[in-house]
Amino acid sequence: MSVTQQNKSDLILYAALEQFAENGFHSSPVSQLASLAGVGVGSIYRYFKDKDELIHAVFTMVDDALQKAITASMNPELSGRSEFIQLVTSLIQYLDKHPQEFKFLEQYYSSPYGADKKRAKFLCEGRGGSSNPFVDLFFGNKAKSLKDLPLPLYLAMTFGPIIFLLRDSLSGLVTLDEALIQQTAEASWNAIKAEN
Amino acid sequence: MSVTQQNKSDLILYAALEQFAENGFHSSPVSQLASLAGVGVGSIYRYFKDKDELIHAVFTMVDDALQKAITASMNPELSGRSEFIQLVTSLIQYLDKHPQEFKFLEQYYSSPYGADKKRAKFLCEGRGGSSNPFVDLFFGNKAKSLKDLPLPLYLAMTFGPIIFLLRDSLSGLVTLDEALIQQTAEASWNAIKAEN
Amino acid sequence: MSVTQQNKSDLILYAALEQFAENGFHSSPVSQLASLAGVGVGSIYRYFKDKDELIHAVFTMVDDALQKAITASMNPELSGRSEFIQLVTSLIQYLDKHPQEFKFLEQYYSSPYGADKKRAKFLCEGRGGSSNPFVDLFFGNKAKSLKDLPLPLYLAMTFGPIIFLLRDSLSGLVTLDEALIQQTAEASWNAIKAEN
Amino acid sequence: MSVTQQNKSDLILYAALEQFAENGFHSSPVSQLASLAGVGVGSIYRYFKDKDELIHAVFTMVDDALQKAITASMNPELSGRSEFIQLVTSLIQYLDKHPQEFKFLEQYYSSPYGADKKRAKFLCEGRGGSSNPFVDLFFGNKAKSLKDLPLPLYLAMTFGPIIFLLRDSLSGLVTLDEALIQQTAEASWNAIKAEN
DNA sequence: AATGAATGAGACTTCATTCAT
DNA sequence: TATGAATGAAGTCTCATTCAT
Repeated sequence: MSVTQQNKSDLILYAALEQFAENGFHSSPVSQLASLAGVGVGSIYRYFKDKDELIHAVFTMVDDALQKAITASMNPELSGRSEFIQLVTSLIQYLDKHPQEFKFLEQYYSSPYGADKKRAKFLCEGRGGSSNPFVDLFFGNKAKSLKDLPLPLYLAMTFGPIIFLLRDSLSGLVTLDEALIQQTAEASWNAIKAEN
Repeated sequence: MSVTQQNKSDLILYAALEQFAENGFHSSPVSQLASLAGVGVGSIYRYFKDKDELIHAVFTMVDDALQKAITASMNPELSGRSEFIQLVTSLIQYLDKHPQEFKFLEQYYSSPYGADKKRAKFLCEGRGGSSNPFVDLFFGNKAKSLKDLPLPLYLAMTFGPIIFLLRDSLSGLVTLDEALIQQTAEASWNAIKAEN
Repeated sequence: MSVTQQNKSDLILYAALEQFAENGFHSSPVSQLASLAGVGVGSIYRYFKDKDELIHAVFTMVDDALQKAITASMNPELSGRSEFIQLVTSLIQYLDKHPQEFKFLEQYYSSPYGADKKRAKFLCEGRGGSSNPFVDLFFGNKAKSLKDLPLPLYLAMTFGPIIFLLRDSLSGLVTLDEALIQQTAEASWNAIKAEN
Repeated sequence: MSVTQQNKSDLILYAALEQFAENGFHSSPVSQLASLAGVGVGSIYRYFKDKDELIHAVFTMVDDALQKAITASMNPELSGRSEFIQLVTSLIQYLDKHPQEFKFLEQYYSSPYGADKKRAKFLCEGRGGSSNPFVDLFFGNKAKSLKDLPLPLYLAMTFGPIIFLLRDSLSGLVTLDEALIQQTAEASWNAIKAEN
């Protein structure tokens, strides 16, 4: 029950996330994951069939947390523009504050492991059939304030810049302060909003 | 003399590009590169000090070709908006027609190999000190039609969506026809153009 | 529990000593050491960082045993001459009975591996700062029966002939029986003793 | 005829001697020998069947030069003691001035390559059946000033200390000045001379 | 005769996975 | 249930040797 008495499986997942994010899948020997998690190598294979399954499990954990964070920041009472800016802002902030999660996702999606998940992308078409806040916004009632574009373009204009900026932030090329985040969200909105 | 009688070094580079793009650096044993290139393993080490140097050499080859393609599509007589759309269009088209190059670059930049090149990003700050067409546009005379934003944001709004869409195109989620490309370029422009 | 159930690390060390002595460092592939030791290749790397470390470990093992053998043969009650002859005799006998150790040491000292240990030479300046029986004899109270010579010359006149003879013995050119050993020890003593 | 127009075979031999002495047989790739010699790799194989044959050829060259140097320093008119000291002195001086030759010989004799030549030792039983100055001295007319010892012991007391000191000299542990050489030669003589 | 590009056997080393304890 | 010693397949790289030019 206590913090130190976590599920052994969770200990492994957190250790794996850290290692994978810092060193990449291929530079993270299972033995290293084990010692970082404070468990024996063999134990990893009790909870996960093999290294691949562990990688997918880390993805599921990270993705769930991200979905939850975004969903939590929804506010149905806001206007389309405000809600969009709010969602973008919280997504950027969450990932900027959780660089390991971001690095892991980047690596996962650009590797053979993420091939299957390509359709699901960062936030779109969340697992379990539940739609996601962004897609709701693009096609819900508030969509009348948007230009009529294909979904992939909405997604590209929304997530593309975010990912790009987060990479720069990780590299230390840019600091994602509130002003910049605000500018980013507004620019994205301008890209997809209906002409007035 | 014949077309098939290329430089052995080039044979290796092309084979490596193909393998790396399809399988990733870590799933492309040197022995496999060699047999795809139709040369002996040892020959690869005649031309490249080690696998790392080969990877960097492939990058240089791919990056040079990309730079050339973009530069060739410049047209100084166009207005800011038209030039921007033209540049974005040719970048998308080039990378969509050269998926191996795109996959390679994605992988390269998100790996330790590309760490040094982070600053230089896809097109920005091209090697050799020569500035690049996009940066010229963001800060040249035509920049008065743009909102005043920090460079990283210009770059994010321009390249972020492109990269995102190209990934979707590779996954077969979207077809980058002329209409979609035009919509993309215009949306990006709207994101960064000065309010009228 | 049984005698054959030694430390796996020792199994490897003994196998390595044998191979190195017979075939030399460069003609003893790790795979061969492994199969001679009856372990998997990977196991060697569990106990030793790399082949170099294994080589140094074999040296330490061999050198320790040699030091112990010589020290055990000391007898402080003997006169200078008698003690010298006793030490030389036991050194020759030990190395003649342990040809693999001798071959290993020869090879080790004349290779880059032994470069650091050059100063320490066969017996001189034993590790751990403790002086060695020979040096004690050259400079202790009994030294008055010796000519006044620089240390390197004492060492050369003592160990040089021993090494030379041991090589001949290994080659089968000579048999190191008691008589020859006695003659050798006396000749060495005559080389360094004070004129009467 | 000119110095630069040497036999190509000699160019290779000298380059090989240098490389082997400095880096050892196993760290001297044939390609490196070739470039040091200023010839193509293939040329080495015109003059020497393979690397082993080259190594043996270098030995022959070095050994011949050494024999010649010693023989040249003979002086039949000297007394036994004086001649011995003269021979030892010139041997030490020659090898101390030719460290590459010494290093090569050390390496050669302590490797599988020198296994066959074990009988011939440094100077003893020179090739071609010609006896050598030291052996002549040990068993010729002047031998009456010597104790009656087996040949291997004469050799051991003569060459053992020399080799030992030369190693120390190479390591920089000792400087072989005239005084030390004289002391060495005299000590060796005392080891084998007849009791007076 | 001379060259050096090309080759591939073989060396060292890593690491995912198993299994006896 | 948990462990970690043991394994060997597979990867990177070197270098002696060949052979077409």
